[in-house]
Amino acid sequence: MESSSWPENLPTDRKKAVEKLIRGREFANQLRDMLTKPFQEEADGSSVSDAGELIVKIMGSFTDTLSILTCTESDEVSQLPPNNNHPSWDALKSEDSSESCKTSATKDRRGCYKRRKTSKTWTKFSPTLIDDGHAWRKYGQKMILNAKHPRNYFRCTHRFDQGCQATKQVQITEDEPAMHRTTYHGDHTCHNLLKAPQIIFDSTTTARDSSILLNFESNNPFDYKPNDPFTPFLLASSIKQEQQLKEGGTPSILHNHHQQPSSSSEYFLSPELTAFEASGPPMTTLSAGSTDHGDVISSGVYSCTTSTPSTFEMDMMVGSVDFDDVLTNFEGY
DNA sequence: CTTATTTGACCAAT
DNA sequence: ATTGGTCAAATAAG
Repeated sequence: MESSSWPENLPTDRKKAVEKLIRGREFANQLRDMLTKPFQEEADGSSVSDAGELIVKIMGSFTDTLSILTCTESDEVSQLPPNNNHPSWDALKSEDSSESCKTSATKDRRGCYKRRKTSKTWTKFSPTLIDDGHAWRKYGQKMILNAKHPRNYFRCTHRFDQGCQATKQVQITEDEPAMHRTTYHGDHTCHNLLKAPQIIFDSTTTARDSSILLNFESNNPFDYKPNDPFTPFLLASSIKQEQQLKEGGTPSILHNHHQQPSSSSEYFLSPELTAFEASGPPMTTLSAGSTDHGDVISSGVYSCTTSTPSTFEMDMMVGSVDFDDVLTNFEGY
């Protein structure tokens, strides 16, 4: 049950989720149209309430999808990033950390702990190492049964000075191409985000030429506020790199309607969009494959970076409204 | 010096 | 008994 079941067990509920999202996309498109030509609509005075309705529908779509996905996920692993209800580690501590059996100063009390079962977990895949902007400290490495690569264990550097209990495990999968599977346990309660998260390209990967990067303004990919209807978010699904495109057949899945990086403009994900670097506000980057069903990501400006034409499978559309009320709309197959 | 990583031992769960 | 997660001494890096 450990490594194999997800990510690709996709029950019929997934269809429902996709349908919900498609509807949400339609509503989002309507809203976009409404916002891009606000003056005509405003004449008849109906646009404001219409927009409000659309927002409600869009949010409902996302909410429904989230509940479908979270209810049908494996009970052991939620693929959702941390929720808004911060667990407040003090509460968790009292519950599960009878690990503090350091009472006796007996010399060798190593490994005296209880496995924490209560913290939420989620998993990300990426073809490369991802620096998520947090300071991690490696505390273990273990060969795992039937796995070619060892599993690496990290805890937050600020476990002791701030009591931050976040941990993660990183393991290279057997897949072809090899993916880095990162499983996060628990929220960060520290406030020491070092830098904008970024991709680390390791030399062993060739994914550099055809990776998709999603850049968004937030410093922290997990700092969204799901309960605030006006906090935009983006629901990302498997954005999978499908294959290299045979030369000549540039896939115009989508077109970029905008050319220059500007923090509040309209972008469409497009494989041939040339890279623009994260100048200006700190941006978060996600690589293709690092998002998964149910991932909720804070919104902002997104870009697609490919230096080689590629085709991508995006089996779910994603959409979002950013803080400037500019619609960011991704589409895909 | 301080701080981070490596690595075998230890422990809980299975 | 086996496996996975953690600890902590030894070691490396800064």
